[in-house]
Amino acid sequence: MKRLPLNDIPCEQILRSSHLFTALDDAQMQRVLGATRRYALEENEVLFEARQPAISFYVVLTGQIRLYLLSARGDEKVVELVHAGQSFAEAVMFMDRRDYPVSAAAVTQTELLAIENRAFLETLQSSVETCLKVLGEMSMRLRRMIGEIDFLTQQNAEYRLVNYLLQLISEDHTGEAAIRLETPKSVIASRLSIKPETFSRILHRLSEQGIIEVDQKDIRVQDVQALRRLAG
Amino acid sequence: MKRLPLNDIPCEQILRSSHLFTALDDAQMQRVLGATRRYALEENEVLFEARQPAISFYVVLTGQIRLYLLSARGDEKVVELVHAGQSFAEAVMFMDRRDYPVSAAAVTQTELLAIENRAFLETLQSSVETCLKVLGEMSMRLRRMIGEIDFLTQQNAEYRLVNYLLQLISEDHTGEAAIRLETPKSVIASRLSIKPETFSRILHRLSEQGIIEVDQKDIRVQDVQALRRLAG
DNA sequence: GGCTGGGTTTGATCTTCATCAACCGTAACG
DNA sequence: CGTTACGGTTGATGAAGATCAAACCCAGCC
Repeated sequence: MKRLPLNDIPCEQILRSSHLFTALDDAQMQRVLGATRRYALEENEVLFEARQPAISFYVVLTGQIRLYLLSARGDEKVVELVHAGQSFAEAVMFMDRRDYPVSAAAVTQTELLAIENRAFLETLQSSVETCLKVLGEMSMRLRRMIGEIDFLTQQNAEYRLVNYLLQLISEDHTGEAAIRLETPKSVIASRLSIKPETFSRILHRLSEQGIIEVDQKDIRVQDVQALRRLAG
Repeated sequence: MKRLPLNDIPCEQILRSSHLFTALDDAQMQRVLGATRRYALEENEVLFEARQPAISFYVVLTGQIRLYLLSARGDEKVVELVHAGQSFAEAVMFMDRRDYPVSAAAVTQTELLAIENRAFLETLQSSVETCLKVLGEMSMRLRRMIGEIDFLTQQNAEYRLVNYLLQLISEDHTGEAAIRLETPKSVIASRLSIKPETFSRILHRLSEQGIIEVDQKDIRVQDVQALRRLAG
C-alpha cells in the first residue's frame, strides 16, 4: 500500500461531497484533514482483513474496493462493492468491538483516503449535526442491507443478475443500452451469490432470448423492456 | 391495537435498560416519556406495513414481533424476530425517506411502547452522548446484518437451523438442554429462509441421529456437543 | 364424544444451482 | 512466434431444497 501526498487533490472538496463531512465547520474539517492519509492500492491488494482492529475508515477516490467474507472452507463471498465517492468501514468506530467485520481488497488499482477514527469521533463530540448526518448515512446502509437480504432470499439467480444489470443502466433508457462491466465477472458473481458457471449460463440464456448481446466485458441490452419484465 | 395506560408499569426503568435511552438526563427522559404510548396487539395483528410513513419506533415489553417482507408473489420472509426488551424501527427516523422498509406484526399476544420519532429526535439535538449511543446501537445492528448475509449465503439449511437451536440454548450446557419453541415453526422456518417442510425434515433427521428429541414445541437436545460440531 | 381446522409432517417428484472436468480465447511473456 | 496462465465458457452429473399432494394430530368447539 503506497502512501501518496494529499495536497495534489482537492481533498476537502471530496470529503465534503461525502455526506459524513458536509456538516463540519472549518475548524473541524481541518482537524479531520490532519488525520487523513491518501493511499494507492494495487489490483487485488488487501487493505484490511476481518477481525483486525479498526483504526480508520475510508473514502474511495478512484477504482473500486470489494468487501468480503471468508467461509470456513476458505472461499470468499463479496458483500459489497465500493465505488469512487463512497465511504466504508465508518460504522465500526461506534461499536464496542472495534475490529472490522469484513475484509477489504482492491478490485482494480485504487486510490483512497483513510480517516482516523479517533479524530473523527472527537469532532463528533462537538457537532450534533454531524452526528445526525452519520446516523442518516448508517440508516441508509441498514436499509440497503435489508434490501440485500430480500434480494438474496426471495429471489433466484437470474432475477439477481437481471437486477444488477438494470442498476448499471440506471438512466431511463427505453430501447437499448450499453454496459461495460468494470468488475471481473467472477467478482460480480460472488457479489450476487452465484457461481461463475451459473453467471455465464444465465448471460448466455439471456442472449439466446435476444434480450442482450455479450462481447467480453461489453453487454448491449437490446430489449430493456424485456429485462425489466424479468425483474418483476 | 389497544391503547394501554403507562403508569402501571415501570416505564422509565424499562426504557433506560434499552441502550438508546441510557444517556438521557431527567428532563430529556420526561420529554420522551411524554411522547410514549403503550399498546397491546393480538396474535398476528399487524403493527405497520412496509412503505407506510413512520412516526414512531418501538420497544417490545412482552411477546414478540416479526419483521417481514412480502415478495411479489405475496409470500412473506421474516427478516427478524424482536423479543421483549428489544427495540425496532428506530433507524427509520434518521433517513430521508421516512417510511418503514419492512412490515411488522405480532407473533403472539404482544405489548409494546411506541415512542414518537419527533420527540426523540429533539432530545438528540441536545445530547451528543445519546447520539453516540444510538450510533453504537445501529453499528451493532449493521454488524448483525452482515452476519445475517453470511449466514444466508455461505451456509445450508441444516447449518442455519442448528445455529438457531444453539443460540436458544445460549448458556454453557455441556450434556443436555431443553428448549421450548415460543415461535410457530413456520415462522422460524421463514426467519431461516427455509420452507416448513424442509424445517420439519431437518428436525426429523437430527432426532434420527439421536442428537435431539422433538415433542411438539419441546426439543430436548441430548447431545449438545454433536450439535456444536454440526455448527462448524 | 365427534367434527372441523390450522399447523405440521410425510412421501414423491421437480427445479435450480453447485460441482467437477474439460475446453476455449485472450493477454502476457519468454 | 509458441507457450503458459487465467478468466471465462460449456457439458455432464449430482445434491439440496422447493413444490405438490395427502395424511396427520392435537385443539377448540358444537
